[in-house]
Amino acid sequence: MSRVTIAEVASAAGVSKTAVSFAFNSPERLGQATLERVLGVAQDLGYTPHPAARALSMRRSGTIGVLIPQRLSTVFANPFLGELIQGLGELCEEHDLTLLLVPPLNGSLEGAIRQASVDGFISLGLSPDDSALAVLDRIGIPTVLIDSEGSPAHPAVNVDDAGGARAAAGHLLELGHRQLAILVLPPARSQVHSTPTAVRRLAGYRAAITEAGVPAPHSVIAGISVAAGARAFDSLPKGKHRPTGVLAMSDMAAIGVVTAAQASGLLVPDDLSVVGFDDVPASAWTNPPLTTVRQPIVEKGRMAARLLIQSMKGKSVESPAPLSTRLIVRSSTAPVRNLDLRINGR
Amino acid sequence: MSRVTIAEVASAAGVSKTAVSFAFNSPERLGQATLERVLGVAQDLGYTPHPAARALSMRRSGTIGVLIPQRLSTVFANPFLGELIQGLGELCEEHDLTLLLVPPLNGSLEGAIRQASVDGFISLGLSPDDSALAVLDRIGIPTVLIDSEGSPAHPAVNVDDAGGARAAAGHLLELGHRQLAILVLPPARSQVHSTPTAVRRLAGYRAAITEAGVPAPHSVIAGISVAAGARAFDSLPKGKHRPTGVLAMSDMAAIGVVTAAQASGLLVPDDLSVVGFDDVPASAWTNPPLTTVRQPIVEKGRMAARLLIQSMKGKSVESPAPLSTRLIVRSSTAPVRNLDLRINGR
DNA sequence: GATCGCCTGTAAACCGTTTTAGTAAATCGG
DNA sequence: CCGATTTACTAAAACGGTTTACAGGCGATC
Repeated sequence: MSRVTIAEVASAAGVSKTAVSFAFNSPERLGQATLERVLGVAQDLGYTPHPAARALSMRRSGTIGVLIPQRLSTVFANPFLGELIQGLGELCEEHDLTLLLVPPLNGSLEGAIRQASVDGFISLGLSPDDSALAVLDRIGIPTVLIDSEGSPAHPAVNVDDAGGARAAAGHLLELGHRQLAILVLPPARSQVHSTPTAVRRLAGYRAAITEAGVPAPHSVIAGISVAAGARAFDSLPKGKHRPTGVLAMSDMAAIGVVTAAQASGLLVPDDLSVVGFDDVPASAWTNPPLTTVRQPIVEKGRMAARLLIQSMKGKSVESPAPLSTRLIVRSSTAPVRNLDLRINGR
Repeated sequence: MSRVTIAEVASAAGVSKTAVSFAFNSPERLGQATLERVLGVAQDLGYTPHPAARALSMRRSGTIGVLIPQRLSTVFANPFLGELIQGLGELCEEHDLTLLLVPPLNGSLEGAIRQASVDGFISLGLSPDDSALAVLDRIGIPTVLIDSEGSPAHPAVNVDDAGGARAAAGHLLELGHRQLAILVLPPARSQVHSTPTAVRRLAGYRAAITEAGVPAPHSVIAGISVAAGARAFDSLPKGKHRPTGVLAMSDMAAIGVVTAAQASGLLVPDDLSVVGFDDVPASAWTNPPLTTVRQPIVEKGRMAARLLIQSMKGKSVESPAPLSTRLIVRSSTAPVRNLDLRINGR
């Protein structure tokens, strides 16, 4: 019933535990004959080293943790995380690492961190003042941040959120839109602070809009799911103050407003222009294909994993320059149509 | 530099290691005064129990492993896994478990299994004769299979693949299609065997087609990515023997076919009908929205996790009845148009 | 022929927890 | 006031590996 231990193999083969350990980890330290005998006995008994024991003894577990600030049951509704993991996965494969997903355990990310037996952490979208970061510091475990403010202690991988947002807003403004709405990302964990990403994107949108001398946009918080985007559309002003363009901070939310708008009888992009953020693959197949800001998600994952692995080897690493973003114009945006709306602008 | 151990806390607080352990795990066994003192000292020192040591001692790690037969860098290209994890995640949250992703380590799933410190495994799409299953048996770790043949040893969660496939093929046949193509799922790991899922779906397609007395379909292997689907379309016969209907075993492959067909000047569904499998959320937003077979992916994950957790508690569990599948007719399928093709049928 | 070094193999310490078995003091019933 | 519980705490033994330090045998070297 219980699993086979190294001691049982040792006694069955008539050698010491050390010999068995050597057989697997330093075969060259054993004679040909004993090596084969030990390996044979181990095989017959179905011996497998206990991973926790091994991790304790070797001070390394062979896994890296991904700190997720949201619940597992919702976070994968956005393809973002899946794509990021593709990037992380590439490096993990190279280095024989597995990936542990660490979401909050009954609301507490700190508790989850303690429980996780990992050699390093990659954290997603944490505010710089999140208490989880303090815990990571205490433990002194290598950590790389994604979509956060970097600090001397922890390198951070970021993209040019503000620039991308500015380009998105600029695009709508060029098309003549004057009444805009912004779909803001919800705060990640604490109710009080938005994620650094949301802050930067919002700043980009706002900067472009105020520079153009256009009235302040209507903004509404929307989760990263399609359903949340649809709800956000429903809560937008109707009639005279109806926005003609919406800037969403995620593609999923953008798709939600597109479908909700279509369901309410509006045409996209004729009656309403929508631009997303991220450029997840699905954005290219939607109806209409989505205009959005591309960020290199997979590359972001690769880079974070690369830095973390460096850091786990003891080397000190710096935050790299933000990766660049780019506006991808597809078919969910068009020149503003309704003339009487346009004359309200300047 | 190094992390704080229980012994350091004990000596700093002037008590035994046992007392410190009690302070955290059985506070009622300590006097009020010492409890507070120990907790205070631990807090000051920033003590956190070593997860591997804890796992070794308690014989439980608080994580469950997801055995993935493909590389991490590609498997998330299909939303299937993300959705499944949503279901698993719900149960994990309830039971304070984290999720370890276990892909093959340099080609070997067996090696990855050994390295993983988990309390149970959920395995995806393994053939009944995969050697990884043998390893799981040796270790004697609770395991639940998804999309595999169940065995007395391991319960399996499945859906009615054959029925769904039959419905999909029947739908195309009813629409008058007589020249069909099938996009087969690639084998998961070994080059020789297909996954049980692929086998069952293929059987369903074939049964419906031969019962209708229609010529055998052209079949081509296509990965689960959009790009693979597009390549598959390109390899289909052109001209006179061009299929008018395609049965894909995944939505991503179906989307690939649709986009490739559109790029080559064909109209979907007018010139080509396409039906997918899975009904991932994105299928509803594509252009055109995809006709597909819905399987309850999230529920599949929930059920598998529920069974595994039962099994980890020592209860014995049975394979549940296959979950039902349902054809969702959207707009990627239409009656066959080209008359001169139809007269070749009977 | 003694010395050196290499080749095999082992005993014991160590990794950092939890848990079992037990002890001394305090409390209790009678 | 005495034996039986209860309370508060501890020493030591797991848990299952790896690693360090060392020992015996044997051929080569001088």
